[in-house]
Amino acid sequence: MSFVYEYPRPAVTVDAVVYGYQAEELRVLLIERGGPPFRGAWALPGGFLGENEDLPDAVRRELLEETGVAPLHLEQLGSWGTPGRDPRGHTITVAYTALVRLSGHTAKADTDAADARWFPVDGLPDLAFDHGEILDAARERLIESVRTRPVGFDLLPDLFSLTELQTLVETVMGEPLDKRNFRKKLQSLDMLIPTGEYESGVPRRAAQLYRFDRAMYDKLSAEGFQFRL
Amino acid sequence: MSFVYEYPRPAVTVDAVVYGYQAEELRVLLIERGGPPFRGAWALPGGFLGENEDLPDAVRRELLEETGVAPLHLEQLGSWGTPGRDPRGHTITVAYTALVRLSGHTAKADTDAADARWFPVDGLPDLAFDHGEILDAARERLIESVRTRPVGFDLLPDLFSLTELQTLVETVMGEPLDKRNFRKKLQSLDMLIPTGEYESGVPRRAAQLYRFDRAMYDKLSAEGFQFRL
DNA sequence: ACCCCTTAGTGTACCGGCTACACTATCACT
DNA sequence: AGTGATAGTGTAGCCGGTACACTAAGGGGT
Repeated sequence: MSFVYEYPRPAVTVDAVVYGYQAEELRVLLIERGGPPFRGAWALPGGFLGENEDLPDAVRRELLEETGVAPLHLEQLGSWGTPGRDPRGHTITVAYTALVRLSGHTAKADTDAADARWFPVDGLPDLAFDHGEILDAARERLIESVRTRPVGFDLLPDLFSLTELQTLVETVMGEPLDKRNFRKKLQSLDMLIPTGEYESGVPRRAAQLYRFDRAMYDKLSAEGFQFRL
Repeated sequence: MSFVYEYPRPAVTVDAVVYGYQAEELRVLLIERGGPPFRGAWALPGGFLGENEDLPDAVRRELLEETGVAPLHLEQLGSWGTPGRDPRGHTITVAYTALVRLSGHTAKADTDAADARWFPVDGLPDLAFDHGEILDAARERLIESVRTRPVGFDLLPDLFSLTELQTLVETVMGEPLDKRNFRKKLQSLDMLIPTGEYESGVPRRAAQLYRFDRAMYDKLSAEGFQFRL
Protein backbone atom coordinates (compact mmCIF):
# COMPACT_ATOMS: atom_id res chain seq x y z
CA MET A 1 0.00 0.00 0.00
CA SER A 2 1.21 3.47 -0.72
CA PHE A 3 0.13 7.07 -0.24
CA VAL A 4 0.34 9.77 -2.85
CA TYR A 5 0.42 13.53 -2.28
CA GLU A 6 0.64 16.46 -4.63
CA TYR A 7 3.45 18.06 -2.63
CA PRO A 8 6.28 16.46 -0.69
CA ARG A 9 5.57 15.98 3.00
CA PRO A 10 8.06 15.81 5.82
CA ALA A 11 7.45 12.92 8.22
CA VAL A 12 6.11 13.63 11.71
CA THR A 13 7.27 11.81 14.82
CA VAL A 14 6.73 12.20 18.55
CA ASP A 15 9.28 11.70 21.31
CA ALA A 16 8.99 11.53 25.07
CA VAL A 17 11.32 12.64 27.84
CA VAL A 18 10.08 10.70 30.88
CA TYR A 19 11.60 11.48 34.25
CA GLY A 20 11.58 9.23 37.27
CA TYR A 21 13.18 9.52 40.68
CA GLN A 22 14.78 6.70 42.62
CA ALA A 23 17.51 6.31 45.16
CA GLU A 24 17.94 10.09 45.36
CA GLU A 25 18.68 10.23 41.67
CA LEU A 26 16.77 11.76 38.82
CA ARG A 27 16.44 9.34 35.93
CA VAL A 28 15.38 9.43 32.29
CA LEU A 29 13.79 6.63 30.33
CA LEU A 30 15.72 5.67 27.21
CA ILE A 31 15.43 2.88 24.67
CA GLU A 32 18.09 1.09 22.71
CA ARG A 33 17.19 1.30 19.05
CA GLY A 34 16.47 -2.09 17.52
CA GLY A 35 16.53 -0.98 13.88
CA PRO A 36 18.13 1.57 11.62
CA PRO A 37 19.03 4.35 11.72
CA PHE A 38 21.28 4.45 14.79
CA ARG A 39 20.70 0.75 15.52
CA GLY A 40 22.11 -0.06 18.92
CA ALA A 41 22.25 3.56 20.02
CA TRP A 42 20.21 4.96 22.91
CA ALA A 43 17.36 7.29 22.09
CA LEU A 44 14.22 8.83 23.49
CA PRO A 45 11.17 6.62 23.20
CA GLY A 46 8.98 7.74 20.32
CA GLY A 47 7.95 7.04 16.76
CA PHE A 48 5.87 8.03 13.81
CA LEU A 49 2.56 9.78 14.23
CA GLY A 50 -0.35 7.73 12.90
CA GLU A 51 -2.89 9.08 10.46
CA ASN A 52 -5.56 11.04 12.30
CA GLU A 53 -3.88 10.26 15.57
CA ASP A 54 -3.69 13.05 18.15
CA LEU A 55 -0.18 13.97 19.28
CA PRO A 56 -0.53 12.98 22.96
CA ASP A 57 -2.18 9.70 21.94
CA ALA A 58 0.77 8.90 19.74
CA VAL A 59 3.19 9.60 22.58
CA ARG A 60 1.30 7.31 24.95
CA ARG A 61 1.07 4.59 22.35
CA GLU A 62 4.77 4.68 21.57
CA LEU A 63 5.71 4.79 25.23
CA LEU A 64 3.56 1.80 25.99
CA GLU A 65 4.80 -0.16 22.99
CA GLU A 66 8.44 0.55 23.58
CA THR A 67 8.74 0.68 27.34
CA GLY A 68 5.50 -0.36 29.03
CA VAL A 69 5.37 2.97 30.86
CA ALA A 70 2.07 4.91 31.05
CA PRO A 71 2.48 8.38 32.55
CA LEU A 72 -0.47 10.34 33.88
CA HIS A 73 0.28 13.79 32.50
CA LEU A 74 2.09 14.86 29.38
CA GLU A 75 3.38 18.33 28.69
CA GLN A 76 4.43 19.49 25.28
CA LEU A 77 8.06 20.55 25.23
CA GLY A 78 8.57 21.76 21.68
CA SER A 79 9.21 20.71 18.11
CA TRP A 80 12.42 20.05 16.28
CA GLY A 81 12.62 19.98 12.51
CA THR A 82 16.04 21.04 11.27
CA PRO A 83 16.71 19.30 7.95
CA GLY A 84 19.31 16.60 8.43
CA ARG A 85 18.33 15.72 11.98
CA ASP A 86 17.03 12.36 10.71
CA PRO A 87 19.09 10.54 8.06
CA ARG A 88 15.93 8.95 6.63
CA GLY A 89 14.74 12.32 5.37
CA HIS A 90 13.08 15.50 6.52
CA THR A 91 11.36 14.75 9.83
CA ILE A 92 9.59 16.98 12.34
CA THR A 93 9.36 15.68 15.86
CA VAL A 94 7.08 16.96 18.59
CA ALA A 95 8.58 16.25 22.01
CA TYR A 96 6.67 15.80 25.27
CA THR A 97 7.80 15.48 28.85
CA ALA A 98 6.26 13.40 31.63
CA LEU A 99 6.92 12.54 35.25
CA VAL A 100 6.26 9.14 36.76
CA ARG A 101 6.55 7.48 40.13
CA LEU A 102 9.23 4.91 39.65
CA SER A 103 7.88 2.39 42.13
CA GLY A 104 5.90 -0.01 39.95
CA HIS A 105 7.15 1.40 36.67
CA THR A 106 9.86 -1.08 35.81
CA ALA A 107 10.64 -0.38 32.22
CA LYS A 108 10.65 -3.36 29.92
CA ALA A 109 11.68 -3.35 26.31
CA ASP A 110 9.05 -4.22 23.77
CA THR A 111 8.35 -3.74 20.07
CA ASP A 112 10.89 -1.66 18.17
CA ALA A 113 13.17 -1.33 21.12
CA ALA A 114 15.95 -3.73 21.93
CA ASP A 115 16.04 -2.55 25.51
CA ALA A 116 14.58 0.14 27.74
CA ARG A 117 16.29 1.54 30.84
CA TRP A 118 16.23 4.32 33.37
CA PHE A 119 19.46 6.32 33.15
CA PRO A 120 20.59 8.74 35.86
CA VAL A 121 20.56 12.19 34.27
CA ASP A 122 24.19 12.69 35.16
CA GLY A 123 25.36 9.55 33.41
CA LEU A 124 23.65 9.64 30.06
CA PRO A 125 25.08 7.90 27.00
CA ASP A 126 25.36 9.65 23.65
CA LEU A 127 21.97 9.76 22.03
CA ALA A 128 20.68 9.15 18.53
CA PHE A 129 19.37 11.96 16.30
CA ASP A 130 19.31 15.34 18.05
CA HIS A 131 17.87 13.77 21.18
CA GLY A 132 20.65 15.20 23.29
CA GLU A 133 19.43 18.66 22.40
CA ILE A 134 15.85 17.73 23.25
CA LEU A 135 16.98 16.41 26.61
CA ASP A 136 18.78 19.65 27.37
CA ALA A 137 15.58 21.55 26.71
CA ALA A 138 13.63 19.13 28.89
CA ARG A 139 16.07 19.51 31.73
CA GLU A 140 15.74 23.29 31.63
CA ARG A 141 11.98 23.02 31.57
CA LEU A 142 12.00 20.65 34.53
CA ILE A 143 14.11 23.00 36.61
CA GLU A 144 11.74 25.84 35.84
CA SER A 145 8.74 23.64 36.64
CA VAL A 146 9.98 22.45 39.97
CA ARG A 147 10.06 25.98 41.31
CA THR A 148 6.81 27.21 39.86
CA ARG A 149 4.59 24.17 40.17
CA PRO A 150 4.26 21.35 42.66
CA VAL A 151 5.79 18.77 40.37
CA GLY A 152 7.75 16.93 43.00
CA PHE A 153 4.63 15.11 44.06
CA ASP A 154 4.33 13.42 40.67
CA LEU A 155 7.75 11.91 41.15
CA LEU A 156 7.35 10.78 44.76
CA PRO A 157 5.17 8.03 46.21
CA ASP A 158 1.80 8.98 47.60
CA LEU A 159 3.21 9.25 51.11
CA PHE A 160 6.54 10.93 51.62
CA SER A 161 8.58 12.66 54.27
CA LEU A 162 9.55 16.31 54.10
CA THR A 163 13.17 15.32 53.86
CA GLU A 164 12.47 13.15 50.82
CA LEU A 165 10.69 16.04 49.17
CA GLN A 166 13.47 18.46 49.93
CA THR A 167 16.13 16.10 48.64
CA LEU A 168 14.19 15.68 45.41
CA VAL A 169 13.84 19.42 44.89
CA GLU A 170 17.51 19.90 45.63
CA THR A 171 18.40 17.16 43.18
CA VAL A 172 16.38 18.72 40.38
CA MET A 173 17.48 22.28 41.04
CA GLY A 174 21.05 21.32 41.63
CA GLU A 175 21.46 23.47 44.73
CA PRO A 176 21.01 22.83 48.46
CA LEU A 177 18.18 24.43 50.43
CA ASP A 178 17.88 25.38 54.07
CA LYS A 179 15.92 22.77 55.97
CA ARG A 180 13.95 25.08 58.27
CA ASN A 181 13.11 27.56 55.57
CA PHE A 182 11.98 24.80 53.23
CA ARG A 183 9.64 23.36 55.85
CA LYS A 184 8.35 26.76 56.89
CA LYS A 185 7.61 27.61 53.28
CA LEU A 186 5.75 24.40 52.60
CA GLN A 187 3.71 24.64 55.77
CA SER A 188 2.70 28.17 54.90
CA LEU A 189 1.48 26.96 51.51
CA ASP A 190 -1.06 24.78 53.28
CA MET A 191 -0.91 22.06 50.67
CA LEU A 192 0.58 19.20 52.63
CA ILE A 193 -1.54 16.91 54.78
CA PRO A 194 0.29 15.31 57.72
CA THR A 195 -0.99 11.74 57.88
CA GLY A 196 0.10 10.87 61.41
CA GLU A 197 1.90 7.89 59.92
CA TYR A 198 5.64 7.50 60.22
CA GLU A 199 8.47 5.82 58.42
CA SER A 200 9.21 2.36 59.73
CA GLY A 201 12.34 0.26 59.95
CA VAL A 202 14.76 3.15 59.69
CA PRO A 203 17.78 3.23 62.00
CA ARG A 204 17.00 6.70 63.30
CA ARG A 205 14.10 8.81 64.43
CA ALA A 206 11.22 8.11 62.04
CA ALA A 207 9.92 10.98 59.89
CA GLN A 208 6.25 11.76 59.62
CA LEU A 209 4.69 11.02 56.24
CA TYR A 210 2.73 13.62 54.30
CA ARG A 211 0.32 13.58 51.41
CA PHE A 212 -0.05 16.28 48.75
CA ASP A 213 -3.41 18.06 48.86
CA ARG A 214 -4.04 18.42 45.16
CA ALA A 215 -7.60 19.65 45.62
CA MET A 216 -6.32 22.51 47.77
CA TYR A 217 -3.65 23.32 45.22
CA ASP A 218 -6.18 23.41 42.40
CA LYS A 219 -8.41 25.66 44.45
CA LEU A 220 -5.64 28.09 45.30
CA SER A 221 -4.43 28.03 41.69
CA ALA A 222 -7.86 28.94 40.44
CA GLU A 223 -7.82 31.93 42.80
CA GLY A 224 -4.67 33.22 41.17
CA PHE A 225 -2.19 31.90 43.70
CA GLN A 226 1.28 31.36 42.27
CA PHE A 227 3.29 28.44 43.63
CA ARG A 228 6.99 29.23 44.03
CA LEU A 229 9.80 27.48 45.88
CA MET B 1 4.30 15.77 -10.06
CA SER B 2 3.42 13.63 -7.10
CA PHE B 3 5.04 12.16 -4.06
CA VAL B 4 4.63 8.61 -2.84
CA TYR B 5 5.21 7.29 0.67
CA GLU B 6 4.86 3.86 2.18
CA TYR B 7 2.83 5.17 5.12
CA PRO B 8 0.33 8.02 5.27
CA ARG B 9 1.81 11.35 6.34
CA PRO B 10 0.05 14.20 8.03
CA ALA B 11 0.78 17.58 6.50
CA VAL B 12 2.97 20.08 8.36
CA THR B 13 2.31 23.79 8.47
CA VAL B 14 3.73 26.76 10.35
CA ASP B 15 1.82 29.73 11.75
CA ALA B 16 2.93 33.02 13.24
CA VAL B 17 1.46 35.20 15.96
CA VAL B 18 3.06 38.58 15.39
CA TYR B 19 2.46 41.33 17.91
CA GLY B 20 2.84 45.02 17.34
CA TYR B 21 2.07 48.05 19.47
CA GLN B 22 0.58 51.30 18.27
CA ALA B 23 -1.57 54.04 19.71
CA GLU B 24 -1.43 52.46 23.16
CA GLU B 25 -2.92 49.27 21.80
CA LEU B 26 -1.49 45.82 21.41
CA ARG B 27 -2.15 44.46 17.94
CA VAL B 28 -1.91 41.13 16.13
CA LEU B 29 -1.20 40.59 12.47
CA LEU B 30 -3.91 38.60 10.68
CA ILE B 31 -4.60 37.73 7.07
CA GLU B 32 -7.83 37.26 5.26
CA ARG B 33 -7.78 33.89 3.58
CA GLY B 34 -7.90 34.11 -0.20
CA GLY B 35 -8.63 30.44 -0.85
CA PRO B 36 -10.35 27.45 0.70
CA PRO B 37 -10.79 26.31 3.34
CA PHE B 38 -12.20 29.22 5.34
CA ARG B 39 -12.01 31.57 2.35
CA GLY B 40 -12.74 35.08 3.48
CA ALA B 41 -12.13 34.29 7.14
CA TRP B 42 -9.31 35.85 9.15
CA ALA B 43 -6.42 33.62 10.16
CA LEU B 44 -2.85 33.65 11.40
CA PRO B 45 -0.29 34.07 8.65
CA GLY B 46 1.32 30.74 7.83
CA GLY B 47 1.44 27.88 5.38
CA PHE B 48 2.92 24.56 4.43
CA LEU B 49 6.44 23.62 5.37
CA GLY B 50 8.65 23.09 2.35
CA GLU B 51 10.74 19.97 1.84
CA ASN B 52 14.01 20.25 3.73
CA GLU B 53 13.02 23.70 4.93
CA ASP B 54 13.79 24.59 8.53
CA LEU B 55 10.79 25.60 10.63
CA PRO B 56 11.83 29.19 11.35
CA ASP B 57 12.73 29.69 7.69
CA ALA B 58 9.27 28.59 6.68
CA VAL B 59 7.68 31.04 9.12
CA ARG B 60 9.74 33.93 7.79
CA ARG B 61 9.00 32.98 4.21
CA GLU B 62 5.26 32.77 4.77
CA LEU B 63 5.20 36.00 6.74
CA LEU B 64 7.02 37.82 4.00
CA GLU B 65 4.86 36.34 1.25
CA GLU B 66 1.58 36.99 2.97
CA THR B 67 2.17 40.22 4.85
CA GLY B 68 5.54 41.74 3.96
CA VAL B 69 6.52 41.69 7.62
CA ALA B 70 10.01 40.48 8.61
CA PRO B 71 10.45 40.15 12.39
CA LEU B 72 13.85 39.96 14.01
CA HIS B 73 13.31 37.19 16.51
CA LEU B 74 11.01 34.19 16.46
CA GLU B 75 10.10 32.11 19.44
CA GLN B 76 8.48 28.73 19.17
CA LEU B 77 5.11 28.64 20.88
CA GLY B 78 3.99 25.06 20.43
CA SER B 79 2.41 22.57 18.07
CA TRP B 80 -1.21 21.74 17.40
CA GLY B 81 -2.26 18.54 15.73
CA THR B 82 -5.70 17.42 16.82
CA PRO B 83 -7.35 15.49 13.99
CA GLY B 84 -10.10 17.58 12.46
CA ARG B 85 -8.47 20.94 13.07
CA ASP B 86 -7.97 21.28 9.33
CA PRO B 87 -10.80 20.17 7.03
CA ARG B 88 -8.30 19.30 4.30
CA GLY B 89 -6.97 16.41 6.37
CA HIS B 90 -4.67 15.63 9.24
CA THR B 91 -2.38 18.61 9.68
CA ILE B 92 0.20 19.45 12.33
CA THR B 93 1.06 23.09 12.76
CA VAL B 94 4.06 24.53 14.56
CA ALA B 95 3.29 28.01 15.83
CA TYR B 96 5.80 30.81 16.47
CA THR B 97 5.47 34.22 18.06
CA ALA B 98 7.29 37.42 17.18
CA LEU B 99 7.33 41.05 18.21
CA VAL B 100 7.84 43.94 15.79
CA ARG B 101 8.08 47.70 15.94
CA LEU B 102 5.03 48.89 14.13
CA SER B 103 6.54 52.08 12.77
CA GLY B 104 7.62 51.09 9.28
CA HIS B 105 5.88 47.75 9.27
CA THR B 106 2.74 48.54 7.40
CA ALA B 107 1.27 45.19 6.56
CA LYS B 108 0.31 44.65 2.96
CA ALA B 109 -1.48 41.66 1.58
CA ASP B 110 0.38 39.53 -0.91
CA THR B 111 0.30 36.02 -2.33
CA ASP B 112 -2.30 33.70 -0.80
CA ALA B 113 -3.82 36.42 1.33
CA ALA B 114 -6.65 38.66 0.25
CA ASP B 115 -5.74 41.17 2.90
CA ALA B 116 -3.46 41.60 5.89
CA ARG B 117 -4.21 43.82 8.89
CA TRP B 118 -3.21 44.65 12.40
CA PHE B 119 -6.09 43.93 14.78
CA PRO B 120 -6.25 45.24 18.33
CA VAL B 121 -6.09 42.19 20.59
CA ASP B 122 -9.32 43.18 22.25
CA GLY B 123 -11.27 43.35 19.04
CA LEU B 124 -10.37 40.18 17.22
CA PRO B 125 -12.67 38.57 14.67
CA ASP B 126 -13.46 34.86 14.75
CA LEU B 127 -10.53 32.97 13.33
CA ALA B 128 -10.16 30.08 10.92
CA PHE B 129 -9.02 26.62 12.05
CA ASP B 130 -8.08 26.48 15.74
CA HIS B 131 -6.21 29.76 15.45
CA GLY B 132 -8.22 31.25 18.29
CA GLU B 133 -6.76 28.64 20.58
CA ILE B 134 -3.24 29.36 19.34
CA LEU B 135 -3.75 33.04 19.97
CA ASP B 136 -4.87 32.36 23.53
CA ALA B 137 -1.67 30.45 24.13
CA ALA B 138 0.37 33.24 22.56
CA ARG B 139 -1.28 35.84 24.75
CA GLU B 140 -0.48 33.88 27.89
CA ARG B 141 3.09 33.46 26.76
CA LEU B 142 3.41 37.17 26.04
CA ILE B 143 2.17 38.11 29.50
CA GLU B 144 4.68 35.76 31.05
CA SER B 145 7.44 37.11 28.82
CA VAL B 146 6.80 40.74 29.58
CA ARG B 147 7.51 40.19 33.26
CA THR B 148 10.51 37.94 32.91
CA ARG B 149 12.29 39.40 29.93
CA PRO B 150 12.78 42.88 28.53
CA VAL B 151 10.42 42.35 25.62
CA GLY B 152 8.85 45.78 25.68
CA PHE B 153 11.84 47.17 23.86
CA ASP B 154 11.16 45.01 20.81
CA LEU B 155 7.75 46.60 20.50
CA LEU B 156 8.76 50.21 21.06
CA PRO B 157 10.81 52.52 18.86
CA ASP B 158 14.51 52.84 19.52
CA LEU B 159 13.95 55.94 21.66
CA PHE B 160 11.05 55.99 24.09
CA SER B 161 9.91 57.70 27.25
CA LEU B 162 9.44 55.91 30.54
CA THR B 163 5.74 56.63 30.41
CA GLU B 164 5.46 54.96 27.00
CA LEU B 165 7.24 51.93 28.35
CA GLN B 166 5.06 51.76 31.42
CA THR B 167 1.87 52.12 29.40
CA LEU B 168 2.99 49.28 27.15
CA VAL B 169 3.73 46.98 30.07
CA GLU B 170 0.40 47.84 31.65
CA THR B 171 -1.37 47.16 28.38
CA VAL B 172 0.20 43.74 28.01
CA MET B 173 -0.22 42.71 31.62
CA GLY B 174 -3.67 44.15 31.88
CA GLU B 175 -3.10 45.84 35.22
CA PRO B 176 -1.95 49.32 36.22
CA LEU B 177 1.43 49.91 37.85
CA ASP B 178 2.64 52.58 40.22
CA LYS B 179 4.59 55.24 38.38
CA ARG B 180 7.27 55.89 40.96
CA ASN B 181 7.85 52.25 41.72
CA PHE B 182 8.07 51.39 38.04
CA ARG B 183 10.70 54.07 37.43
CA LYS B 184 12.64 53.16 40.54
CA LYS B 185 12.69 49.52 39.49
CA LEU B 186 13.90 50.24 35.99
CA GLN B 187 16.59 52.61 37.15
CA SER B 188 17.87 50.03 39.60
CA LEU B 189 18.13 47.51 36.75
CA ASP B 190 20.68 49.76 35.09
CA MET B 191 19.59 48.82 31.61
CA LEU B 192 18.20 52.11 30.35
CA ILE B 193 20.41 54.81 28.87
CA PRO B 194 19.08 58.35 29.21
CA THR B 195 19.83 60.05 25.91
CA GLY B 196 19.42 63.64 27.00
CA GLU B 197 16.96 64.05 24.17
CA TYR B 198 13.35 64.97 24.82
CA GLU B 199 9.99 64.60 23.20
CA SER B 200 9.12 67.52 20.97
CA GLY B 201 5.86 69.12 19.99
CA VAL B 202 3.82 67.80 22.89
CA PRO B 203 1.43 70.13 24.67
CA ARG B 204 2.92 69.48 28.10
CA ARG B 205 6.26 69.05 29.77
CA ALA B 206 8.44 66.96 27.44
CA ALA B 207 9.61 63.56 28.64
CA GLN B 208 13.20 62.47 28.37
CA LEU B 209 13.87 59.70 25.86
CA TYR B 210 15.71 56.51 26.77
CA ARG B 211 17.41 53.75 24.88
CA PHE B 212 17.55 50.09 25.94
CA ASP B 213 21.05 48.89 26.77
CA ARG B 214 20.92 45.43 25.27
CA ALA B 215 24.64 44.80 25.74
CA MET B 216 24.24 45.42 29.47
CA TYR B 217 21.22 43.16 29.62
CA ASP B 218 23.07 40.36 27.84
CA LYS B 219 26.00 40.78 30.20
CA LEU B 220 23.84 40.66 33.32
CA SER B 221 21.88 37.72 31.93
CA ALA B 222 25.04 35.75 31.36
CA GLU B 223 25.94 36.37 35.00
CA GLY B 224 22.72 34.72 36.10
CA PHE B 225 20.69 37.86 36.67
CA GLN B 226 16.95 37.33 36.34
CA PHE B 227 14.91 40.19 34.89
CA ARG B 228 11.52 40.63 36.57
CA LEU B 229 9.00 43.41 36.53
C1' DA C 1 20.78 -1.32 80.09
C1' DC C 2 23.49 1.92 78.18
C1' DC C 3 25.77 4.45 74.72
C1' DC C 4 26.20 6.02 70.13
C1' DC C 5 24.93 7.35 65.70
C1' DT C 6 21.91 9.41 62.70
C1' DT C 7 18.30 12.21 61.21
C1' DA C 8 13.68 14.66 62.66
C1' DG C 9 11.99 18.65 64.01
C1' DT C 10 11.75 23.48 65.68
C1' DG C 11 12.14 29.70 66.28
C1' DT C 12 14.16 34.17 65.84
C1' DA C 13 16.44 38.28 64.28
C1' DC C 14 18.07 40.84 60.36
C1' DC C 15 17.85 42.57 55.79
C1' DG C 16 16.16 43.95 51.33
C1' DG C 17 12.77 44.56 48.19
C1' DC C 18 7.97 45.79 47.38
C1' DT C 19 4.14 48.79 48.24
C1' DA C 20 1.49 52.80 49.04
C1' DC C 21 1.21 57.46 48.56
C1' DA C 22 1.16 63.48 46.87
C1' DC C 23 3.31 67.32 45.45
C1' DT C 24 6.30 70.49 42.39
C1' DA C 25 8.33 71.34 37.61
C1' DT C 26 7.85 72.19 32.88
C1' DC C 27 5.89 72.98 28.53
C1' DA C 28 2.35 74.29 24.88
C1' DC C 29 -1.44 76.71 24.01
C1' DT C 30 -4.78 80.46 24.53
C1' DA D 1 -0.39 85.55 32.49
C1' DG D 2 -3.13 81.73 33.22
C1' DT D 3 -4.61 76.99 32.33
C1' DG D 4 -4.29 72.20 31.47
C1' DA D 5 -1.73 68.23 31.15
C1' DT D 6 1.90 65.18 32.15
C1' DA D 7 7.01 64.64 33.87
C1' DG D 8 9.51 63.75 37.54
C1' DT D 9 10.78 62.82 42.43
C1' DG D 10 11.36 60.38 48.17
C1' DT D 11 10.01 58.08 52.31
C1' DA D 12 8.06 55.00 55.71
C1' DG D 13 5.87 50.59 56.72
C1' DC D 14 5.29 45.81 55.71
C1' DC D 15 6.31 41.26 54.29
C1' DG D 16 8.87 37.70 52.79
C1' DG D 17 13.40 35.66 52.39
C1' DT D 18 17.60 34.31 54.58
C1' DA D 19 20.88 32.80 57.91
C1' DC D 20 21.68 30.06 61.64
C1' DA D 21 22.13 25.69 66.09
C1' DC D 22 20.22 22.97 69.27
C1' DT D 23 17.05 19.21 71.32
C1' DA D 24 14.15 14.89 70.38
C1' DA D 25 13.60 10.29 69.05
C1' DG D 26 14.61 5.89 67.41
C1' DG D 27 17.62 1.67 66.04
C1' DG D 28 21.72 -0.87 66.55
C1' DG D 29 25.69 -2.38 68.79
C1' DT D 30 28.24 -3.45 73.00
